[in-house]
Amino acid sequence: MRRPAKNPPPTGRRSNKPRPAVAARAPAAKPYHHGDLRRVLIEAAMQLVGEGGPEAVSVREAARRAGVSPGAPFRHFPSRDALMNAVAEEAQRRFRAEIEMALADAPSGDPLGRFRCLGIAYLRWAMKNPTHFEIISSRRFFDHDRSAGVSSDNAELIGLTERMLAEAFSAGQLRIQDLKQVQIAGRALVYGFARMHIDGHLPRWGVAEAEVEQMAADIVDLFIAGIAGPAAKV
Amino acid sequence: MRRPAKNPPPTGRRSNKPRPAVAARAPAAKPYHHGDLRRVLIEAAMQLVGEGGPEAVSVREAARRAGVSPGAPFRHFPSRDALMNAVAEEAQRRFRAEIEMALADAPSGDPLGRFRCLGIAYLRWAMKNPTHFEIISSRRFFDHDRSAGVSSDNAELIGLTERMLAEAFSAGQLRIQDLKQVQIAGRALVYGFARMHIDGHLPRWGVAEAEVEQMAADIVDLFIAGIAGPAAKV
DNA sequence: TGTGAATGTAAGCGGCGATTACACGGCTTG
DNA sequence: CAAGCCGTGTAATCGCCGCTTACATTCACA
Repeated sequence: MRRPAKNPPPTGRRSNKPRPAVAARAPAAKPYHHGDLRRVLIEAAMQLVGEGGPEAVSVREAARRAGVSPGAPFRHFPSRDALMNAVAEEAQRRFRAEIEMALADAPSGDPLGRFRCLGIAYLRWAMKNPTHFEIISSRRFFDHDRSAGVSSDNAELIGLTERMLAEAFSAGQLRIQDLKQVQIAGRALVYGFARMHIDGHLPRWGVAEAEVEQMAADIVDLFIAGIAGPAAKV
Repeated sequence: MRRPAKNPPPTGRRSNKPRPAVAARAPAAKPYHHGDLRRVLIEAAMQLVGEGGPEAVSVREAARRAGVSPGAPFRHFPSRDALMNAVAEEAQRRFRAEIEMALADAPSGDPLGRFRCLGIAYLRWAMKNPTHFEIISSRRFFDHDRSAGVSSDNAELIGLTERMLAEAFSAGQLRIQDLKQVQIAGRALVYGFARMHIDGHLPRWGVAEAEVEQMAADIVDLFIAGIAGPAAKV
């Protein structure tokens, strides 16, 4: 948790004649007001998360990177947790975009195929953005239920899997009766693999970094094969 | 992360005639030396983990509960991380004991049954000790590879699953060829479910607290059924 | 043009991990 | 049995943290 002593050069204080435009514009002088500090703080925090994980985020460091005083962020976020919340919402936005993009390409006539596609896309994003995935997954870093956006996104995703499985069952693609069990098991599978990646378990289990993506696809396929019925062509 | 201001009563300093026994024994007076501070610190930290998760552990609070000064713990642990390491090793010891006990009851003639039994025991312990499970699972709280004990325990468990699956395959209990995929998928499944529990996802996915244990068993069975071959009676 | 709201700075509180100098006392050794 | 070493405690201190308060500056609008 120790800060690495960034040693920021004390940039000159007082400005002479800042431009009245919204965004910072003066070349050498710094305007008193930042322009869009809130946005910049979130981006700085996102970057910190990417560099050292969720706990590497400190309000002071974000302020440092934004070039403002340690107290400034508290004008925009009442607490560190609130900042983390904003970061989580941004991460969730990107995650959702990835999922939607992947599903847009999947044929609607094959629900089980779409289910598989969802699993693959889920894992692909989690593999590529482990620290951001961790933020939106693990309580501790922000309170899921405190953010309406994240919560509703999540509920939507849950409902989506439910519908997919129901359709797959209707189409005779499943041989398992209890759809809820399938849903939970599938979710546990992909979440577990993503978590193993984040938590650094995969090397210990003999999965090298280069094989990770292939293995992710393989276990999703293995799971699908395990639940697929005679009508599915897996 | 804020401490809740424990307000410890300032117990009298100087002792008169402390007993020369190893453990503290004087009724009202406190000996200068603690007796077994290391042990007590680990226990205090374990308790803190149980109360508020891994990040609720602070060296100062552990010292407070042990009734010593804030600097005392550093005689036994060079850093907070070292304390967490000791806590993790204790947790790992208990985890391993649970697994071994469960496997002792499983018939050796049914490798796939033993595999299932392992999964159930794994989940049972994780459900009952979520915060301790989190410590030994998530990097961030201690470095797995820094502890020879935890590392070897883990390697042993991994080897165990490997052997079980190989035996099950030889016995014709599996219909899947790629045993490594089965191993990773199985581990991802149980780890994912345990993580969903720890991270508070289960209620959102429609699994109430009372159903958790049953659902854990159900998804293990579902997975086993998915990989079981014609020779297995699942 | 004047003024209040928004948004920045400066200073400071208490808690934290960690280090250092010093105090105590059990144990070995002569 | 006495001496003193060394393991283990305390006290004080450092710098970083989240967060609060008082004050300064600037924008936007009447």
